[in-house]
Amino acid sequence: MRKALSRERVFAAAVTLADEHGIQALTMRRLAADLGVEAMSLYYHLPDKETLLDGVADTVVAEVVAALPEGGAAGPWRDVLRGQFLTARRVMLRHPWAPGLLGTRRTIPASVFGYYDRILGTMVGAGFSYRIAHRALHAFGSMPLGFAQEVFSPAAAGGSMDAEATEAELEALAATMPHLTAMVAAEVHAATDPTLGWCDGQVEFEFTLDLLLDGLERLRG
Amino acid sequence: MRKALSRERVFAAAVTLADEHGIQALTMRRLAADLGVEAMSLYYHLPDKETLLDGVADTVVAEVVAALPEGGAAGPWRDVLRGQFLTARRVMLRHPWAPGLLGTRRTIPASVFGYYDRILGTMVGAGFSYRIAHRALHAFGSMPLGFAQEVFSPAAAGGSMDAEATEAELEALAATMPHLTAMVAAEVHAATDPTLGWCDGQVEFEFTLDLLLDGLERLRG
DNA sequence: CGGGCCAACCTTACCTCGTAAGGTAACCAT
DNA sequence: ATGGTTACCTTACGAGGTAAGGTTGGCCCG
Repeated sequence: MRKALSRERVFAAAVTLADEHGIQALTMRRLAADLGVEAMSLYYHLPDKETLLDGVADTVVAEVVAALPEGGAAGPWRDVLRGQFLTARRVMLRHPWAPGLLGTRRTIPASVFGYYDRILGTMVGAGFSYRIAHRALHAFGSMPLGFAQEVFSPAAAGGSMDAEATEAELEALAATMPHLTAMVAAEVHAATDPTLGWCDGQVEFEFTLDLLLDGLERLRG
Repeated sequence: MRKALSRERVFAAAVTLADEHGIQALTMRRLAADLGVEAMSLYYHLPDKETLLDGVADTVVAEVVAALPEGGAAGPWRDVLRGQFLTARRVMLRHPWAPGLLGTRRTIPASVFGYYDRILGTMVGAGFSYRIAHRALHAFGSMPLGFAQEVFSPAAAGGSMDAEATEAELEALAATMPHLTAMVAAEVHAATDPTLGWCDGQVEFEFTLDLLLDGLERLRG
């Protein structure tokens, strides 16, 4: 008799399946077969396939966060940040289907907040204001994770992302991610566009754009 | 009697459908119904749904390119480029499902090359080398279009993207996009990683990363 | 110790969707 | 008229998600 199923085991098997045969091979029947089980048995552990995909996305990002080097002040912020992103990319390259998956999630996977918190911690530790660090997060957002939820409202994809759910979620996560919660506290008054929550997509977009344009200007010639 | 179908009319109807009811509502039957036709009739004009989605993606990017302000030397390169990206973003915001779609294409839509050519034209006109302009393209790649094919190899998603097809395609497009072809000609010798074609994903990634880090460094304090 | 209970998994079946195979009506040229 | 072509339709199948309800083994409680 084999080990009993669990959400985590299902998610892990799904990641393996997608790694080996592509995300399109990830069907309920096939995943169940890989686990030595019938398709409907999965529904005891998850309500539907969307939830499975949410869990898979979260699992991958959690793997990224776990691989991140320790945030201890080990050198100048630039090198630390650089190392974090290169590590994140290395992990993501093991799952080439992941950016596409991330892009289809209607709600931001929980472990992404942990990822953000690590980056934020590095930046505020280096003296960046929450304002700048916040925008930097958006600028870096689509880089190693490779998804563009920063550019477009999560709500645009059909998700709710209402203030109530976000607030409850953040409250629960507050203990484990001090930087993120501090940033939200510092930034939340400055909301200008309610449809995007407290982030103004247009402003973030132009910030990143100008950051890149400034950098290029200096390289010209 | 209504107007006869055509690829273009099908693509346009698909875009409208996705705009109004979300990309998940874009099924062959429903699209056909919107066109006053049976589902299988669509297969006279396209071989399969993947081709439909390819066409839809291409249609959207073509809309972006069409909206781009004229490339006539109308001011400093920075303002021109900035205007181009902001315009692109404005169009993309009309189709919130498009970045996700772009991300699932295994082959880069043809009109993306036109988009790149416009950006390139602005940059080389401003004195940028092809080397820098090339990397800038990658850096900007996921910005308004919101897809991350720069970060990961197109081949990783399952596509072929072999040199033969690319060469033929580029040859056909050479006439209409001079800057792109010139850049390819200038850059193609420097190929280091054959699996990514003539682009080295790691190098591009670090270029963008350092561009952002440099910019942030200057904003600190 | 026996009966109830519940967690974990299975069986069956339905519906949606993509699409293969082949049909049909209008039109056109010989 | 006749054969061919174009553009669309009918039928049907198989894959995939999942609703409804069944089965089984272990555990608790009296």
